[in-house]
Amino acid sequence: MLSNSSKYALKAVLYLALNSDESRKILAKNISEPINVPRAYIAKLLQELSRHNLVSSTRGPKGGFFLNVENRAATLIKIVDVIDGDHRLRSCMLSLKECNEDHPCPLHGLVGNAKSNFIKNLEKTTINDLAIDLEQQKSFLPV
Amino acid sequence: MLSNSSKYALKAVLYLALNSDESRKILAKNISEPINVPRAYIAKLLQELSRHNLVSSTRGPKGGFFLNVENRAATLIKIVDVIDGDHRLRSCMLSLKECNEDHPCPLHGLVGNAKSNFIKNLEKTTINDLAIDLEQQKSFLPV
DNA sequence: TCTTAAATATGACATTTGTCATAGTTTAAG
DNA sequence: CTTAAACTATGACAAATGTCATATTTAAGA
Repeated sequence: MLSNSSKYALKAVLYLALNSDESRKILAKNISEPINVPRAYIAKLLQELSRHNLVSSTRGPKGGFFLNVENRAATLIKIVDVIDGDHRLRSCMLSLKECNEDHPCPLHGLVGNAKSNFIKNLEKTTINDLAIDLEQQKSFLPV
Repeated sequence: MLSNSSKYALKAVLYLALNSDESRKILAKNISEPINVPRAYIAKLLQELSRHNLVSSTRGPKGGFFLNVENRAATLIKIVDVIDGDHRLRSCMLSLKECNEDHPCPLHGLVGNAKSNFIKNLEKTTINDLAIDLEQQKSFLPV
């Protein structure tokens, strides 16, 4: 449903949401360890997100990654679409070209509206929303 | 969520459910075309299913693949588990080790019980159930 | 201005998944 | 009992995904 890469990306962004701001930038190598993702790999993903303005960064001494207000207001779906493309998440359970409510594939009913609900949630939930949940211990990230 | 392989396997088994029985066996190469999956690839998947008694086969002249009564009563989850293993489908949205209702990952709420419902449906729906849907045109398989 | 610390770009490498071909084995039929 | 038709086993190859290393660019501070 989600690739490993977008899972990693989401974890990294959430970590930044909790621990960074413009005056508290974080090095790629210092994100890698707490979210348990290889250093060079998470760097690559963050670069991709940075190119799409989903995370902020500055280079040079005192540089690093962080989330600004705009980044925090972005919805989760943007991260997934940048990393996975928009097809993976939305294709039918049997990858049929023509599968919809009126012309469902055999598995369609088994999934019900579960999947479209999930996508809608990704579309309306922001990074900030999830960060608040984490801060209030309504959800948990570690290992 | 499901690998390509298990999608193919499901399509092949459904095709057999609709078009085969002990006296109407079907050659691997004659399954390949209607479900639009490469011949040698579907053969390999059917062999795996055959080894696990999820499809029936006989070799030699007049041989081929077919579904017996027992095969038709098997639930969908068995096919998915044989092809994908049992981890892929059941792992958490962020692949966290410890993620459950009491200790949810940040995405847990976005999926809700959608996923567990889907799995339950796979566990209780049989090949035969889906075949009936198809025959009654409640669902559709082709391209 | 020079040095150094950091992101960035690029691309090599590994692993997994998906695809295909070949040779071997079984069995019905004559 | 021979032949040929089919599945079966094995493994090679390709593509996608995931992992890592190196060289380049940028910017802060002395």
